[in-house]
Amino acid sequence: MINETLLNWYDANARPMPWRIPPADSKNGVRPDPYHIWLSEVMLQQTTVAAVIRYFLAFQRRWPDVHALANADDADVMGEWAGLGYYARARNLLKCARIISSDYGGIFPDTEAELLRLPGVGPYTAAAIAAIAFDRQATVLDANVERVVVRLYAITAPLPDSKKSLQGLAGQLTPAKRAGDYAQAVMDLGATICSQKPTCEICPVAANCMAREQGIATELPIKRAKLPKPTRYGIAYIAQRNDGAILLETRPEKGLLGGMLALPTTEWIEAAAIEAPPLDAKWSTLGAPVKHTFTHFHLLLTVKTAHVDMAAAPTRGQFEIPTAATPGKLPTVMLKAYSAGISAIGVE
DNA sequence: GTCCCGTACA
DNA sequence: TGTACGGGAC
Repeated sequence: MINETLLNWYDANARPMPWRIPPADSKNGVRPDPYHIWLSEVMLQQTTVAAVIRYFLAFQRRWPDVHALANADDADVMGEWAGLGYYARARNLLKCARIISSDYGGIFPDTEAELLRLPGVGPYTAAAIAAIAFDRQATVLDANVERVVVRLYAITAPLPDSKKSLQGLAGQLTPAKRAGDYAQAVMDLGATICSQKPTCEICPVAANCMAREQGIATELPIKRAKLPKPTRYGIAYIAQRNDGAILLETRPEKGLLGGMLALPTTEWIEAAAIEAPPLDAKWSTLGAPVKHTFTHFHLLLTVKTAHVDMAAAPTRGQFEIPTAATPGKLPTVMLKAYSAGISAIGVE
């Protein structure tokens, strides 16, 4: 059986992770802390294990259980998430922690259906928590599993059209016993051996793989062509007060970089930016704009700086004296603009 | 540069 | 059903 082979492979090759119970212990019935599994799985949405580890450890240290996280300030959570991307995840994480803390007494539900009701928990994450935290017979279908299944059965229909049939095929492979370890086994396989460039020579299930047999493993999965990215333009403003304070603002909850600490900027549009300075000042423009690429557009962000006096009254944002911690609270595009700006005007 | 990816919401 | 949402790997 393929699932048995994968479990044996996992027993010998499971990647150590801070939230993971190694197979030797898991087989003896040791379960992980559901809070750790939920936190790591939300972080792992769209993000690799290597990138997640240091964020997971920072969150675990600062907020050791779901009640602690539920009681955290929004700005602290957003600041700790800065740099990890997809910031709606952090807003939903906090919402979810508060629901678990207040409505569930801090105990995570153990069924997919109930987990699915929580903010930030979709089909993948519900199945992952049910399987990994509670050893329920739930089937995870993330991109790793999709790749493995598409190749095992040599599915040539493009994703996401074939997603429903993949769910069925993946479900047939899920064993009743050790479903949590199996979920992690197949995802580990997809992340390491059955990756974009598969190393079929060392794959434990190569003998079961139809794509391998047909010599098309590298071509799969077939995906829909995607739209080209447009370029948008904008201006970021760095106002430095005589005491060294910089004008920063918290972006609105909804939309791009929602809830994150940021420099005041214009709208980002597919035409020359329309000036929207947060206060009247003598603005100077940095030579080269900051370049950044988001999911669906490229951004050319012009940075403008100005020195202002203590009486400056901006129309939005608030002045803050930067500390060593300030850059780490900024999302990457804002960190780029901030770094470019302060190196130009000089901030101690 | 290009490719990759779960969830929310329209 | 399609689109918005970031940063890292390559």
